[in-house]
Amino acid sequence: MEDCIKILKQKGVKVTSQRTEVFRVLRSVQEHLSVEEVFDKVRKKFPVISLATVYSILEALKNNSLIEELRIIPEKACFNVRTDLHHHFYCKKCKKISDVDIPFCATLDKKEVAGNLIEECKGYFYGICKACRKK
Amino acid sequence: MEDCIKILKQKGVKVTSQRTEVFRVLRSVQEHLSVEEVFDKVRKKFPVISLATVYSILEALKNNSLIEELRIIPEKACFNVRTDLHHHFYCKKCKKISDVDIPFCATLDKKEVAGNLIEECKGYFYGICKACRKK
DNA sequence: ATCTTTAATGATAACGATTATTGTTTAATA
DNA sequence: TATTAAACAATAATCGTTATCATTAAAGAT
Repeated sequence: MEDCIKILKQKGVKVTSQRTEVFRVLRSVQEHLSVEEVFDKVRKKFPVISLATVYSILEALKNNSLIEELRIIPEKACFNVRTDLHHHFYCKKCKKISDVDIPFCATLDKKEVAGNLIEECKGYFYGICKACRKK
Repeated sequence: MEDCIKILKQKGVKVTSQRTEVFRVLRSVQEHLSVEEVFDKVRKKFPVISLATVYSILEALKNNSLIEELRIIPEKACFNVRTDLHHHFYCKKCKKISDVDIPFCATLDKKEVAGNLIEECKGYFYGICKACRKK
């Protein structure tokens, strides 16, 4: 909790109890949570928080590089606290998202491609996860 | 036009004039069109086609690997006829999508990663395109 | 410690892309 | 040409996200 506040202050993000809690939740689960899931978890401590507030907090945290937004499921945003370069895998069966570490990619490691300046990149893999394949 | 019909038949896709036209439009532009853009172009020849029909045709073509769906702009699907493995670049300024050819990627070339079976992958790059950088 | 200002919050309406529904039409085969 | 299953058009419904606006709270100045 104190950690979260310290990090928010370092980034120059205005500290509120709601923001601290959203950030704390994401840090504690270390998973990829949908907005609805974040909302539900935060409501345990803040029963009257608004969904719109959760959206705005997630936006603020993202803009300060404290969390990452995923769109591996296009119709539903997910967020996680890991912000170093990595990709994601989505299992079509169990619907779970997992991290994919990138060993080397000639395109990804570049800061530009064909003259285009790369500021951000997302790698999304889709298929059947290890656990589901065994079944 | 005849080409389009032949390809549809080869894939076992039921041929209708609307389907042929949607496919023809995508093949002729060789670009990444949103559903609305496809709709507008197809309406030149079929003024009464329904947007829902365009959606369903795009779905059918995609399921038969005749076109590819992009979600580089998460809230808006785009489609193009190129179906070989490649990635995409989105310019935050001019909003244009361009193709990115992948020279080599240790993860991409695999059929699996960490035990997960890869059936599909998408690489999305975001930044400022060559043309916009010059300005 | 209180005041002031500016931004965050909560409640809810609005939006926009997509999907579902249903009656009608059309393509494919017999 | 008749039959049948699927595609189509029109439109309502859905759902994630964004916008609006009045209220509240945080941060710095007094």
